[in-house]
Amino acid sequence: MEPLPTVQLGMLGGSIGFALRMAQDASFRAFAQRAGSAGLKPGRFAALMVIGQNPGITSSVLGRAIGRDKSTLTPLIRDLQRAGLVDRRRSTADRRSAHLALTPAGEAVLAELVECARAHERRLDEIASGAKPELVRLLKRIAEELGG
Amino acid sequence: MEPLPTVQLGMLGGSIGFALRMAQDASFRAFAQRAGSAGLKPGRFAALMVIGQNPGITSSVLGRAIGRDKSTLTPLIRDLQRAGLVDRRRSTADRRSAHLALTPAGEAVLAELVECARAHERRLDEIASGAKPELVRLLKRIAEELGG
DNA sequence: TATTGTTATACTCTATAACTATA
DNA sequence: TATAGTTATAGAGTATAACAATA
Repeated sequence: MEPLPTVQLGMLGGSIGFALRMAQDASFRAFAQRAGSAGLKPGRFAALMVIGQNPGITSSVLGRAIGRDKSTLTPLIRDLQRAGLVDRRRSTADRRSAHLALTPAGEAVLAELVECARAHERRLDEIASGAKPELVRLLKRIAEELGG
Repeated sequence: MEPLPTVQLGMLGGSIGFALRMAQDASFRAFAQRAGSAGLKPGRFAALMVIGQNPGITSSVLGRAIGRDKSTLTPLIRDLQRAGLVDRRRSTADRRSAHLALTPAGEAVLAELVECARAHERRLDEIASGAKPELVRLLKRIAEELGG
């Protein structure tokens, strides 16, 4: 075996931004691998979860909660609906908007994904060992302060 | 003003994975905004930095360092070269590979980006306040342990 | 006038697989 | 056989802007 070459990272080495990127990348890939066997794209998980937790939520409120533009949600929700996981019904109060909820099939898929997420999260907890609350607090603060 | 609706996040609320995603997203956008004025896509920054720090590095070693497949680097490096920022020359020792280095223009652009990155990093440091070393340590550990 | 949601469109980032040329 | 790099191709994810319906 050749030894791996040593690479200098310069200011990236001690940078929160770069470490954040590498950690998120690794975490996302690991979760995608688990979730792939549950047959749903990992990007859909957050949406499914938030709909499940907030039956009747509208698309724009969902978008704000997960930080995505409304135009991003249209095809996402269409796919979930086509897959029979999400139910949409036009609001009677405000006829521009529609209320979202999980179908029984959606609940089942969400339950599966929650299992994957729990396993993934357990792994992350192990890695963070005792520092989890601190870590989550810091990450949320970064998202809030930079997110606007 | 309407009050913002309260949205339940379920298990996402306390999840490292979700917090990581939201924080990275916010950090990336904030940096992209700064870097945009320097006229280079933010995804190029890490590559430029690592080439600058490791003159003569090859594309595959670079890929391993920043966690990207070699096929991802081909067009990236081609663009940097076309923009006159990177110099490529075929290795005489191993004629399959090529050595990369920054041109003077590349050094100049990197210097500008480093300034953006420093400003961005200062902002992140403020947010993390005293916890920066701990935060970086945890993030690196996540990347390492999950990255395999 | 402002907002909900859709559409059209385009951009960025990324990977897999098949390939060439070297080793 | 194995590795460095290229190409062709595809897919996921995202956003901006213009629009229709409704508020």
